[in-house]
Amino acid sequence: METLTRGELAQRCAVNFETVRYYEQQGLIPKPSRSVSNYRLYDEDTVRRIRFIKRSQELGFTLHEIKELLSLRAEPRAGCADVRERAQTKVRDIDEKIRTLQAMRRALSKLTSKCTGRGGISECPILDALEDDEP
Amino acid sequence: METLTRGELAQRCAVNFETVRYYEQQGLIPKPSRSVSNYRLYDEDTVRRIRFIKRSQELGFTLHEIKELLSLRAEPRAGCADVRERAQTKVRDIDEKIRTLQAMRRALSKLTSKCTGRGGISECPILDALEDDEP
DNA sequence: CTGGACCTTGTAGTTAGCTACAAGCCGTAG
DNA sequence: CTACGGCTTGTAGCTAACTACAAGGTCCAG
Repeated sequence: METLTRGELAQRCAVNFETVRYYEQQGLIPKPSRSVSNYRLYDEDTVRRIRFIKRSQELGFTLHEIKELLSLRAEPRAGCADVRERAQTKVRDIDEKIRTLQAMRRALSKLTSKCTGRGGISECPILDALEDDEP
Repeated sequence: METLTRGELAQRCAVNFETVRYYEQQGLIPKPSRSVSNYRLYDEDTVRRIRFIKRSQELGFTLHEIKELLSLRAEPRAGCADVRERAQTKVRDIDEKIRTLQAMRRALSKLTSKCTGRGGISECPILDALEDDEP
């Protein structure tokens, strides 16, 4: 089976060499097997996992939250109802993010369409679009 | 007209008192008017702006990017074509975020539906769902 | 007319998430 | 067999984004 060293893994995932070790320390990727000379040996699953982490970060999840997301799959021992519950909470979080992004998108599109015609941009659609929840 | 002090503003926006000053220093909110005793006096626009900043952060935008987003509306002097161009770039960024979130959402839903039936969770739909772009 | 809550500025400390050494071992091309 | 690139560990430093503190002025209830 094909394996990757730390440097190779880092390159495949477009992250810093040291970031890999940092994620290992933080428990975000499993401890890899080692070669006879104590080199870390990674597989494709870790490539996928690191990419997942990076993408999730771009979507505003913290490493702590990402760890939770990953734990949803990594605990077949956990009560099924519990995993289900936590996954549903995450789905709701994601839906909220999607809604807000869609509002932002609409606002920006409005702005660009306004811009097409002549005349300056006087109002602020982007702020307007995000008005809703308040105590 | 109704005005808010720094403490009141912070409370309305659910941010730390000092964060308001930090945002002012970073040019994310305009310098407010002052009372005779040199207290900062804010209006509703600033409440909206800070909420916008906080939401955008939750979606993975940095303060630098948020400043850019805000500048799209705040520069009627800028060439219309330029503003339009930058807004369109942001729209594409947002679309990408939405797509990734939708993939995550599908993966999590799949996981919860799997969980409904009996049997352990053996595969990893959440990682599977995010496989695509690679050099 | 005073005590406490709130404001001012300047500056220092904190947390998350990396990122970069240093000192030394491994592996292979020449 | 040695030079050099890549690996090991431990630890220190960095940036973004706050967050806290000190020393002092302001405002108002009692």
